[in-house]
Amino acid sequence: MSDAAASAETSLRTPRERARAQTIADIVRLGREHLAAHGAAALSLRAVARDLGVVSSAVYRYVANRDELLTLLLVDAYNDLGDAVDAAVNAEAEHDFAGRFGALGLAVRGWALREPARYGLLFGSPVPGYRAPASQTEAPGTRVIYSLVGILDAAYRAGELTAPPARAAVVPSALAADLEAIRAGLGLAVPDGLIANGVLVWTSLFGAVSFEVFGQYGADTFSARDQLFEHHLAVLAGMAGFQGS
Amino acid sequence: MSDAAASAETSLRTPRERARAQTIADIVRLGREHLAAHGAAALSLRAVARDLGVVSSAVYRYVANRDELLTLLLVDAYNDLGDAVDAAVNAEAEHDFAGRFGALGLAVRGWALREPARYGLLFGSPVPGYRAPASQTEAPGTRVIYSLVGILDAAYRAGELTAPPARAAVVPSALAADLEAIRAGLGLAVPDGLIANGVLVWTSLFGAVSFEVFGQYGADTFSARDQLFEHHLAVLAGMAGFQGS
DNA sequence: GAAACGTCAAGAGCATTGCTCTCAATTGTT
DNA sequence: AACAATTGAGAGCAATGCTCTTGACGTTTC
Repeated sequence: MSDAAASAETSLRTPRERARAQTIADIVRLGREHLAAHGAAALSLRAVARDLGVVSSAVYRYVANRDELLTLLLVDAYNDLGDAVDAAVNAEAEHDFAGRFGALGLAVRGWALREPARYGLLFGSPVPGYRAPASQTEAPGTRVIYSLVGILDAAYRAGELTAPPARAAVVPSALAADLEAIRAGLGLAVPDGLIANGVLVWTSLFGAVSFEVFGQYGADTFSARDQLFEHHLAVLAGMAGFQGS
Repeated sequence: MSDAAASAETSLRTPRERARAQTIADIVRLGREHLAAHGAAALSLRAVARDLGVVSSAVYRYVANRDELLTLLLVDAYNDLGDAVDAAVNAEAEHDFAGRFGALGLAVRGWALREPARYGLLFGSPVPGYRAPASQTEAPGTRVIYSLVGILDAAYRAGELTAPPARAAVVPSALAADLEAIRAGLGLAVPDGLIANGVLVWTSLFGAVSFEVFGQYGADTFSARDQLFEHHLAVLAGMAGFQGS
């Protein structure tokens, strides 16, 4: 897989490499379809092989094992979500920070409802026995939070974010150290209280989406789910520091 | 299983019924251990049978299939969580509504960190191919939200909950109809804006817990997770309408 | 051009799973 | 004691992940 990735970045010299990369791409595509149809835990290499028109053992030439296919699908899904979020955010005016924040939230929700199984793979219970290799998943897996942090930091620098009420701005020392490390690592200007609130905005956004995707609301408790989410986004914007229009 | 449940409630007359109930209890206990050890998707009736010291087909005398065992474990976990939450809430003074709210949040998080696999079964991605029967899971599955709603409603009636800022209090009509149905169904006094905020508090609480349990925070981004969660709880209390102390 | 090498798909095979069926033994009741 | 209900054992079917060997194919090199 690292070979394939490397050659994919260096333009696939030989026909063999091209054929191999194409086969791997087909496997990932079929795996994505099975994931969407039956969920992560039911992902079967044999079924992928059948759809590929090949005997089961043949796919092991291209993918070491089931876990590696899961990793490929994980990265694929993270990037798909990241692309959707980036596109939605960049469709808003560069200095309309509140607009960008709302677009990010709607993009996450829209993608999750469109791709519930892939969303579950990323943000649901971990697949038993599978441990995602950080080296491959960290970069794509942090795209959304980095985008959110970027929006909030830019808004703060533009003076459009007001500090949270005093109560929420008081941060105990050990937590303050964590936040300071984050601020230093990402070169942020945002103060502690707003970072801590931003983390809650982040987890709350995914909490609201997860409840909807995973069916935690009853079947018929909410019929106006779009409006409910828009309302939640407005409250979260206030929590992040944006002032109401 | 409905037979066993019925007889369990009516004091288990015959010795056969007692033996049967005991065997089912053992199966659930072993299933719980396997769940904690290997996750929901890896739950195996054969493995449970092995631990029970019995051939695989024998367990089908007590449990119709794997899905039914999952349902038993689901109900078991919901009730365990509900018991933990009730105990924590009732340990606070009856009229210390903010204290009860905080206790509820800490109880959920504590239980989730203690029982990550069972938490994942309840609030993670749905097990593929399994559909929880609402008739059995609805009552235990709503204990936490009903407890939360009860606290907020009591606090409101006591005048300790202040309405959210005007912006967040404006609720579009379709959503207002949903909220009205909830208010009528549960006999609540809380106004629309606060109910809508309460829903967000609910989802945000579980969003924060899920991020921690499912490892969405990096391995070493936050070392002071207790303090982070306490801070989040304080912000959520404000969102629910509690005034800062 | 032919030989050596690397790559690939097929098939058999092992251990695992959920679940069904039949048969024998045990147990409780009449 | 005889009967009937309940239970466990075992075989069996269709799947799964994964490994190994075998034979065929393509590419590179001499």
